[in-house]
Amino acid sequence: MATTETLTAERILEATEEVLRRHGPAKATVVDVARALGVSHGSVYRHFRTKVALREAVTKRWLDRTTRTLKEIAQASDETPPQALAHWLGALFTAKRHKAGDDPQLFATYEVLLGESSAVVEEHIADLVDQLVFIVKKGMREGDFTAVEPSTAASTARAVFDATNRFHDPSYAREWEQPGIEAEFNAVVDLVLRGLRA
Amino acid sequence: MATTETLTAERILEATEEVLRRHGPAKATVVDVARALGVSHGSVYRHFRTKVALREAVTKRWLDRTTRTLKEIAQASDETPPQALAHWLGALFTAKRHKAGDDPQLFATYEVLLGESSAVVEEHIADLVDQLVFIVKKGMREGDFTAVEPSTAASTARAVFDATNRFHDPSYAREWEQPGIEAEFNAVVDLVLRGLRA
DNA sequence: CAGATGACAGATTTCAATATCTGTCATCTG
DNA sequence: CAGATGACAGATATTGAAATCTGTCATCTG
Repeated sequence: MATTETLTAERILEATEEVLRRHGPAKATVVDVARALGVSHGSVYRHFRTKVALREAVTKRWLDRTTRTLKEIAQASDETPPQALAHWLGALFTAKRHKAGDDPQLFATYEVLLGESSAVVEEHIADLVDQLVFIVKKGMREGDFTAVEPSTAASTARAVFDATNRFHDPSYAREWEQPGIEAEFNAVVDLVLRGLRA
Repeated sequence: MATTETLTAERILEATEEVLRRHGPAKATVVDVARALGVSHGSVYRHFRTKVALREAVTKRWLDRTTRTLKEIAQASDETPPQALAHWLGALFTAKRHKAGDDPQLFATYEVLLGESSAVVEEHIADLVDQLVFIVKKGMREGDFTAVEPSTAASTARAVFDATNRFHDPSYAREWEQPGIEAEFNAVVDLVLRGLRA
């Protein structure tokens, strides 16, 4: 079980994910993580100041996986801004929906973690909204989108994010399984896109 | 404590609200309610089959108070549909925000109750969406709003409701206290209204 | 001497015994 | 006899003692 590799933050994070997957959020302890790595729990504390910090790091990693994929869509230049926006929102919804649907057990674990790590979640949201700002700005520059006072690209992007809340906030994950959800998602996206258009 | 009045469902509901206010959702028992009324708990069970049914009735009453006020706004004929829609959404937000802000303790209690009574909540949501359908239909009839295929008044109303989720779903109540929230609400309402306009 | 260890104090969780509650119903009472 | 009662069985919650965990740090080791 204990490898000879050096103990890195990365290896600890991987082991923590595994322990979370196995034991769930309530019973995953730092001692378990240390045991999984074949080291003493004191060694884990050399890399992460507290259990909370360790869990936050795991949560951040998990969220960043989604963020990275979306960034490519936001920055791709082969789509018009309205297309890119619809594409991006659809990709966000799909990504979240898969995370929730493919392994509900693990998703439930991360839901608990998300509830604990409000700062990490806020950063993640800020990150996503920034990507929206990028698309909205491009759309305004190219004349696809208009903003009426007192809207700015930032406030508009935030409004788009807020308006699609039900389709990316994990607390609605249960509703994402229901049949009509695709249509409801499309209706909101259409409404938003029409609202943005010049 | 025990009055001579007859024991009615209404009196039981009032007593239950009081017990919930005093003890909170976790510790409010049927025995407590009976005690508050000066009767045996068997008598309470004559009016409500189960504790769950009693709690659902209390929840429904609480939700219906909001619904009733909004219905007047939806059906008033002294406003154009866009005005009525903005008015209605604002009133919904304000009502919920006050419920949450004025007595956070009690609101937390009702949040628990809402989580328990999914059927009641669904009915309440259906009720609100119906009111939106009324406004949207009027707007389409009068030419203020357009719907492009495959939208219907129903799907559009639902989209409006979904898009404003963050401003009426109680799970976001904490965010309603933050400073920029009014502006964010207005940005979403503006976006939605622009999306609906012909 | 950088990095790992494990003993330790205080905080938190677990577990099993005990108490309370839910829902029913035979019995009572005005 | 309509409506209230309270004893009761099974389910759920509370409690407090024991076990485990978190975070620190003096000590050890390659």
